[in-house]
Order: sequence, then structure tokens, then C-alpha cells
Amino acid sequence: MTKMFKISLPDGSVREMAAGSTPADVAAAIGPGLAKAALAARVDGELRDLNRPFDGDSSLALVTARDEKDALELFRHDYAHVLAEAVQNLFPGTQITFGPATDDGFYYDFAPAPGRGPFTEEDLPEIEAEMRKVIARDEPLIREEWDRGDVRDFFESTGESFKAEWVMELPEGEPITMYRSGSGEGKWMDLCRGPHLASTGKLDPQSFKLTRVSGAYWRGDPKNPMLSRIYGTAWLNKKQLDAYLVRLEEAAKRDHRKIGQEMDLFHLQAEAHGSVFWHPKGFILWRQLEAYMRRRLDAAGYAEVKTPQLMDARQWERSGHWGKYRENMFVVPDEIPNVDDDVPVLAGTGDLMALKPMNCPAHVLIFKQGITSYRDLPIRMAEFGCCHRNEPHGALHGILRVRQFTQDDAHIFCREDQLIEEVRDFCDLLDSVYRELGFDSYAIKLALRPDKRFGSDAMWDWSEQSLRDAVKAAGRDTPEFGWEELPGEGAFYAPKLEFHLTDAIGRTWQVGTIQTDTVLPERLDASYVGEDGEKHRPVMLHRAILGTFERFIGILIEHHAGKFPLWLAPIQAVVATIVSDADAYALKVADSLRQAGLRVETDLRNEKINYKVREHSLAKVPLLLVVGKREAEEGTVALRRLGSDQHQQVMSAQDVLEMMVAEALPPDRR
RNA sequence: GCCGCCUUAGCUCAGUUGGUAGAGCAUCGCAUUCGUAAUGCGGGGGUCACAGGUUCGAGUCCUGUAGGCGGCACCA
Repeated sequence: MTKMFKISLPDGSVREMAAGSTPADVAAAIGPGLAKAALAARVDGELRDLNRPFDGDSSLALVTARDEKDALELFRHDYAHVLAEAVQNLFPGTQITFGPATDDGFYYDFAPAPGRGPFTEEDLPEIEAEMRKVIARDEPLIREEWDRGDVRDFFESTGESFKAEWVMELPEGEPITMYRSGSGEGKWMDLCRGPHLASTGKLDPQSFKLTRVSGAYWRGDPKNPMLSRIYGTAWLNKKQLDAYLVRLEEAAKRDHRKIGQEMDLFHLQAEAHGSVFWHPKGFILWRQLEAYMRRRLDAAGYAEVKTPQLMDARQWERSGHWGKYRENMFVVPDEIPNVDDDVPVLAGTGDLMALKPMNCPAHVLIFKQGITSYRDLPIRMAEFGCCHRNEPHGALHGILRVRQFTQDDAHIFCREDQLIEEVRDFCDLLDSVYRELGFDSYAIKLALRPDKRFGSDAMWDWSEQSLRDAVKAAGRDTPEFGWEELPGEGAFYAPKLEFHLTDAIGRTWQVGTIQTDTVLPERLDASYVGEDGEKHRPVMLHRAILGTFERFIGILIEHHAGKFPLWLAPIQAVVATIVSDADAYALKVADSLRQAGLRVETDLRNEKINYKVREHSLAKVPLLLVVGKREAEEGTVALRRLGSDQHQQVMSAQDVLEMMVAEALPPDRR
């Protein structure tokens, strides 16, 4: 008698199925519609192939396109598989490596065939066409379990050295899954954990698009060969794909680099590679933000300082930066000989100085002046510190990643027993600042000890745990905050809590941070006198909320798409005339607004009002005050808000002034 | 730093198989005084990123350099 398995379904019903049967059989037994719609199966919670037989009594949930998250993941993974097959069909000798699903699609990394360079964008249409052929052939994807050594032998025989290398690092003894496309011998094989759809024909040939190519190191290590990566995007249907492409185009319009130029906020140029030229309008954003942060820090018990740009290299040696951070530092000679001669710019000797890449050592030096009692702690020392870091050139990105930047930095010197509370207070302050600046959501990560580091493992254990505890105490170690731990990503002196915001096209950027450091106080011999009269080491918390003005303003520009709230807007209002008869009145109105501290310009040009409205709207000026003969006679203005097409509101000049003054208050002053 | 692509007027972009650079917007001048997203006419503006090379001739082909863009790696 055939052995039967009990398969329980989500609706609570149980089906008896013969051993050897599969989720596909269950779907077929329920109905042809479901059999057709089923993409994969969740068996006891694990996502599996539809045609993989049950191991025993199981719970089963069939996955269809309605389970959007699972379905997308399956489709994207399968597109990657089809991409690899298509590439090998077209370019024999190309080696396959890895090809996962991503947040918006998939990619696959290839080692180009000997004599052939990396793929270029010109190759993509041909590859897409071949992918559609593979889909049209509706090749079954068959899961097979292989022995590890057999997999290696197979890939060595087919010249797939990357796959052969990788498989030997998988755990020994466990069965390895291989997927075979098509039926007969010699069909396409890939080493893959799966699961996959039942066949390539389950994919929609119109719902994916290959988007770009790039280089990527084999296994992410620069010492390894560079592979050629092909990216694609894939969605459940063509409509979703099109919507995604439109969304990308829309997002590109918010790009801070584009808006920065359009609104004349800043520029970058090769002669100051990686440093920002702030134009008057852009610097208004900076000044507003700086004044806001200064008020918030004052209120939170910080004391502001200013420290040197350049310090003797020996000081950086003591702090450890010279040893661990040297390649990122700009070093300058203290003396240049023969200055009267026509010497090359770089001919320098004598002592070396370095531009500060961080403010922390200088703050420790201030801390060390005089004697600090335990009663003085915590000391919260803040600086809007301008730092220089010689970043890898390929890493620079608009004003989000630059070589000269100003941090809203501070260091909190405290006792161990004060640490949790300080971290928690910081998290609260940061949360309040982000919300006031319009960011309701952000992600929190804990970056753990890197390979290149100072300090004992015990110190790191303690530092990491203290940050973990503080986040837990603040109730922020939840998925809602994108909480995760990142092994190996900490600074060389301390683990970091990282606070991330997202740019227009969905890339995330670290902005805020707090780091528990016991290394630097030790290296620079900072101490306080405790209750017991003995010297003790303070804990040093490195922290920033905006991170840097450059990056934060860049994100702020993208977040608002250049349409800033009134308190930040570089030009808050333009008084525009309809006819020259109103010129004197327009100047008077503008002047009274300026006297009230508002940033106002006038537009008295001999142009039609339509033209002026269009121009100032495109310039994203929040308020347009239109005045003609009528307004001049009645002492009013016709107010038009950015984005409120057609609507205008006639108000007395005095009312507009009062309204604007109230609305232009920074969020902490309301 | 690594891989691919890109660099033409202030901005956005055309420029056929190599034959000596063009549009729109902006700017300047003139006219127009007009009620909520482009008034008309005219003028000026370019070592085609930079440096070499091939060629009778290079914006166009080749090499190198510097930036930029998208990734990788690195990191606020």
C-alpha cells in the first residue's frame, strides 16, 4: 500500500497525498485555475519548487502572483537565470558566477570569454532578445540534488572555474542543488539554491528590461578579478514595469545635482575636485540649517568649540589616524624651501602637517586642558568642523560624497554609568531633528568591529553591547527602523550606530552616527578625577545628527525636490508687477517684508505677468506677490503659492507680512 | 582605485560614411504697459574637456590625461 502524507492547507483543510507527490499535484487536485496560477510553494514555511516532492506530512501554501513579495522574488531570480542562459547561448566561453534578485530586479555576474572584454550597453538589446527566446521555449527548470565533488567535476569539465571554486566552499556532506533547463542531455545547468518556477515560460517576456552594465569584483574583493555585471529590472506585469520606469524618470528630476544647478545653489568643478562652491542661494540653506542646529545643541547642553584645520603629523600618529587612516589624509609640508625660486608646487620638506579628517583628536586636546572632575561629566563638546578626506575618486558623488565637508560633530565625554542615558538622549534629539526637518522615516544600523582596529576584544564587546542596549532602551531596535547589524563596518576606533536617509532614487546614505569610543581617550591619555580621587578614563561618544552639511543638504534638496518650506527657501517671495505704474508700490511692499527679516526680491521687468509667473514658478519660489494698479490703490497684494495653480488670494500687505513672518519661523521656534 | 559609458555656446541638446559648427532657452538691443506658467523682431556668443597621433583635411578615427554618469570596492 502506498504511503500517504497529510498535507494541511491554509484554510485548515487536510489532503491525503501519496508519497512522492508534489505541491503541483495538490494544486492540480484543487483545480486547473490554481494549477496554472501557482508559481511556487511554501512548505512548512520554506519557499520551494512546485515540483519538489513532499518529505512527509507538511503544511502547504501555494504561492501565486497575488503573493506579490514572494512572486517578485521568484520571477526576478528566474530572470537572472534566463539572463545567464541567454548570455551563454550568445557568447560561448562566458563563465557564470552569481545572479540574485534585487529590490527592483536582478543581476548576473559573468566572467567574459577569453579575448572578449566586459559587456557594454550595446550588447543589451541582443541579450534581451535571446532571453525572450529562452522564455518562449518554455524550458522546464528541473531541480536535481548532486554530490559536491560531482558538481565541481562537472564545472571543471565545462570550464566554469568560478562555480567550481564556489561549490567547494559550501558545507560538505549536504546535497547541492543544481538546476537543469530543458530536458535532454547537454542542456543548460546552474548551481543554485533555488527555488525556481516550473519553467521559463512562466516569465512574462514584456515585464523585464536590462538596464545597465557594470564591473563587480568576484566575491566583492578588489584583489579578485573584475567580473562583468548585467543589471535588469523586472515586475509582475508590463504595467508595473512601465510605472517603475516612469517613477525613475520622475526621481531623476529631483536629483540634487540637477536642482543645484537649476536653482543656482552650488557648483562643483575639476579644480577643486570634491569640494563644493556654495552660491549665495545655496548658502542660505546652509546658514538656516546651521543656525537651527546651533539652537538645538545649545538647548541640549552642548558647548561649541572651534579647532585647527592643520595639525602636526605626530599628533595624528598619537591619535592613530596616521597608522590607520593615512591613505585618506591630505598631508602638507610645514615648510617649502626656496620660496623665492621658481620651485615646483609639490617640492616640500621639513615637518609634515595634515588637514584634519576628523575633529575628535582636537576635542580630546581641549578636554585635556586643566583637570576634569567626575562632577563635570558629561561634557558635550560640539563643533561645526570642516574636515578633509582624500576619498577614492570613484566614490565621489555630487555633494553627497565629497572630499571637503563640514560635520555637525560633537564628542560627549562621560562616565560609563552615564553612557546609556547619553546615547538614548542623543537618539531622541536626532529623532526630533529629523522629524522637524521633514524626515519621518530613517533606518538605524549597528556597524560592528572592522578587521583594521585598535583596542581589545573585551573593549569592543563592551562598546558594541552598550550601543545595542541603548537602542533597545530607546525602543528603536525594530524592523520599522530598518534595524540591522553590519559586521565589519565599524570605525577603526569604535562601533557605530548609523542613521540612514534615502535619496530620490532610493539609494540610502548614512547621515547621523553615534560611536562609543574607549580607544582614543586611552591613546591620547584623557582622564578625569573620580569620586575616589583616582584618575579614570572617560568614555568618548562621537556623534553627528546631520552627518555633514553637504550630504544632508543634498538629501534635503532631493526630499523637497527643491520646493523648500518657507524657513529654508533661498528666496521666500517675489513681488512681481503687472504694469510699471505699480513699481513704487512693489518696492515699498518688498522693503517692508525685508525689514521684517524676509528674503524677498522684486520683478519690475517689462514682461507679461504670465511670463513672470512661469519663471518664478520654475525657480520654485514659494510665494509670488502680484501687484498691479488695483493692488497699489487698495494696499493689497494678490498672493499665489507655488503649486496652487490658478488660485490666488488677495490680502492686505500687512496681513501678508504677518502671515509670512509666522510661516517663516524655523520648526523649533513655532 | 576598478569596469562600462559620456564630455559640442551660460543651460538643454542636434551634427549623416572625416570636408572647417547649428537649434531652443538664457544674455544684449529695439518695440510692446499687458491681470496669473513662454510678446515680437534683431544682435552677440564656441581652441567642439585637455594633450598627442593618423590624414591633404578631425567635433567625427586612434592613444593618453582630467572631469562627469551608473555600478563595484571604500565611506559622513
